[in-house]
Amino acid sequence: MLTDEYRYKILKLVQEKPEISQRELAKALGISLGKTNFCLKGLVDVGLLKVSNFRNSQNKLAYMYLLTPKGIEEKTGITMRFLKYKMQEYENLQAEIEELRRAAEESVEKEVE
Amino acid sequence: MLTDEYRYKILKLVQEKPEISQRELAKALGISLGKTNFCLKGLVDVGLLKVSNFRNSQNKLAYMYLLTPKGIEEKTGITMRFLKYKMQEYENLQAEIEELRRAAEESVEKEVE
DNA sequence: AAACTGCGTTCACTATTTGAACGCATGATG
DNA sequence: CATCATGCGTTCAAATAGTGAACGCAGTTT
Repeated sequence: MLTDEYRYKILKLVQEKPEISQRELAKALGISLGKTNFCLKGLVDVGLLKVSNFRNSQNKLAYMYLLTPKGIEEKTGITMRFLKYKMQEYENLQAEIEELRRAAEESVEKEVE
Repeated sequence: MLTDEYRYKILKLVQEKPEISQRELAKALGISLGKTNFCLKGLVDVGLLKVSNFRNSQNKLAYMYLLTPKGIEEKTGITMRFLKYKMQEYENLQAEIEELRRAAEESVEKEVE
């Protein structure tokens, strides 16, 4: 599944290092090579990334992923959306931790009895 | 998969309402009936819950899930473990949001150019 | 020329989750 | 009494998601 999380992270990593390999990307993302390939392809399909070739330091032909103009433009929106999502998650977590704290205290109190 | 998250949540919900049905539980947990059944069975298997019968208001035979002494005892530990996990998650999220904020600002700045 | 390296790609396999369908027990209805 | 309706736990085929070994290719090294 290609979620905003991976859209954001891949665009970010690719922007920082266009000559990154799928294996490096997979490691950085903490997901498998197969899923990385799938997500990357998804971003190319919707026109946010394009694949290009270049010669690396050893004059070896290699791939390079580049953000398209659309990719550059939409990255902000994706980032904002992901940020919003994360902040909501954060808020929920805060409430949950508060509740867990109460639950934990209660349990300990009962043990003392 | 039976994680601390569901161990904690199920023990909590069952303690609050032992006569809860698996369908109610599933809805409260936000997961499917099948998974709920699987998790519940897991808790019974390891001896944290036991199944009992009772007569409900319409004198209808129904199930009731009860925490065993072991369940009561271990619930605190599970809660603590889950709390610790959640707090770590919270911290990570905080860092991630901070980074997203920087990334978002940067994007917006570039748009202004 | 043969072996080696590192790349993207593929896909059979495993893991996880879902929810429709079933059998059973009870209450309600004719 | 017989039938239907309701609600329960249980099951499991199907859907969905994710993995990583294996492959073909291209360039480099021996």
